[in-house]
Amino acid sequence: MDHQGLKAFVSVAKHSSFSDAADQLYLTQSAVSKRIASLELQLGKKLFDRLGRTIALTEAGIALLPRAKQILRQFDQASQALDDLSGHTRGTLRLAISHHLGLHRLPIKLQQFTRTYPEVRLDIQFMDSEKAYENVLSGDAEVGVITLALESHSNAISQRIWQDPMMFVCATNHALGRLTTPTLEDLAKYPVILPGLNTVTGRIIQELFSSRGITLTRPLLTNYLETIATLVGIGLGWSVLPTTLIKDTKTLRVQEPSLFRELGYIHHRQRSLSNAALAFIGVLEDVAPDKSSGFL
Amino acid sequence: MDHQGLKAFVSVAKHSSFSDAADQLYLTQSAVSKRIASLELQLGKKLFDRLGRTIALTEAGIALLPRAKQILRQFDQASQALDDLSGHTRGTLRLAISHHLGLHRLPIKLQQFTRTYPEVRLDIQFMDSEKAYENVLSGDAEVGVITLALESHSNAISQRIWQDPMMFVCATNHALGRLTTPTLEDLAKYPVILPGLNTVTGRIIQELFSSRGITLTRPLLTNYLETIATLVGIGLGWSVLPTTLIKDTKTLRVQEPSLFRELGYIHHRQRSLSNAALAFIGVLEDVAPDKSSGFL
DNA sequence: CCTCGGCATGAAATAAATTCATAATTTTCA
DNA sequence: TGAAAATTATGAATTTATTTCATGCCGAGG
Repeated sequence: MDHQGLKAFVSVAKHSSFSDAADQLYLTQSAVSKRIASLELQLGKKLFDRLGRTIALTEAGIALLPRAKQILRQFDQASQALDDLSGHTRGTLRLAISHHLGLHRLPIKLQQFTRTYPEVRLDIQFMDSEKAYENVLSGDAEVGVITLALESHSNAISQRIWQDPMMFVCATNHALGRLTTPTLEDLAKYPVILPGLNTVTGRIIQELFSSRGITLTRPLLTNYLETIATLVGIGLGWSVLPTTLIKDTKTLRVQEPSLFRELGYIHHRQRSLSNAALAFIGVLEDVAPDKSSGFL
Repeated sequence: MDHQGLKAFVSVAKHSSFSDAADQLYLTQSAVSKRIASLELQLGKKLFDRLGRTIALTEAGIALLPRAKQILRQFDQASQALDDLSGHTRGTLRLAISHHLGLHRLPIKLQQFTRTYPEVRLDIQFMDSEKAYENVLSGDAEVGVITLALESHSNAISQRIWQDPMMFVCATNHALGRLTTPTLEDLAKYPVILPGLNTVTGRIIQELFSSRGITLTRPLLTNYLETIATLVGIGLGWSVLPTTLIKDTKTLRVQEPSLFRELGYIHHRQRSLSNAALAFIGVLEDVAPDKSSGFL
């Protein structure tokens, strides 16, 4: 039972397939097959039942899987710890990034980061902010770059980086465009396209209306702001969009305190940040990371 | 960084000597030296300071040592855990049990099983035999206890445990009761209540009649034998019932080779059985499970 | 200063892992 | 039902990694 054997085992279990695991590990199917066979021989137990075209973990496999994962994690942690020891910034940094930020605010930061810290391997997963939040709390990602929640979980530290002002928009030829200063009541008469209530952005907008006692009739809900921008552009309704997304649409001069949402990063409160994570945060904040600050 | 590398590292650290570590590991000093060198190369850090005649852990070595020990411990624990699997019978056993068997043959066996193997959590689903058969084939259940099909699917291993003789029965005051030895033709003249053709029991009975070229006119079909027993009891028709279900009804002395069905268990041919499943089968067969028999 | 104990290193030998080709088997689809 | 596709297993050849052997290097101690 060695490192490689366990890696093969976990990968096969994850994909339920020797061949797919082989692809992931950049090995041939044959090699994976033999790694598993050798592991099974050493342990004296079958780890997978080969059921024709599919495979399933045996009882022994089920027992081994969590342990194998833990061992592999500890290998990573050990080598990460040694990297961090040197003050050098290297290793792998796992980021959970919201689709919107990945598209609009992060490219420049990521470019800057990889230029400054070429030795850090970035492992970026794009997902919506809510999922990213969970990933950071569960430790699947070290840092999340997301739309910040209105109130944050006690185990997460969140830090604002950008303020994202949002404007009321409609299609250039939309009836609302003829009003000089439309009111919320005016808006409520027309079809609206909004982010779902499971998103922070959606909640901000809907709270504005409900605080005035205005009900939006059957808003069309879509989670991706980019989609909303497109739908608004073709006249399906009005919406509220971050200014970065406004183009080919008309901005409405609504007499309201300006709406905005906060974008930034989060990380786990108890988990110590790797040097790579500290450096990344430094880049986000456009400040050189303070290497003496510890966190080790 | 692999298993062997860490073993060498820990051993060298323990002995403060490459040569002594080599002796302990049954390797040459040269091999140990290279294992450490390779580890140091991978980690990008020296782990030992070579101070003339002695060596000392570097800062990196100090950081790695407890982690390395822990990883090695976990390797041991994992393989220990798998070894334990073969001795202990625990975990969860998923059973698919036919309603009829769950009611009539299994309670005593289940009681016996839980007494003998209190550490096994039973997850029992009651369903009809046909569904149970599917569940076992799909892997939803590990073992099924059912009325055995007349011919079994090639992916299922079935084993008879009980033979369930069946008798022709009618209500105590039924007209058929006045015949001393009624024939099948006699029976066919009266209303009949039978299990559906989608059940094994139903097929056994209906095949007997059709093999003699006798048609049963519009049998009342019900899937649950218990229901049939009740309906027969109140005189709605005659039927064929397992002897275990006969009470408050009259048994007919039909001159036919005795009808019976086979009850037993099935499991998937390719799927390896857990210890719990092996133990359960042992209880069914009233034999101590043979722990040395393998199936691993 | 010479020798001994201990680690490093290059070359050769050995062992291990990987690939390639192909078998065996199952599933899918026409 | 039968051919095609997909999937794991396996034997042989190849490549890669590890170990040994022989020897070098270096500091400690007589």
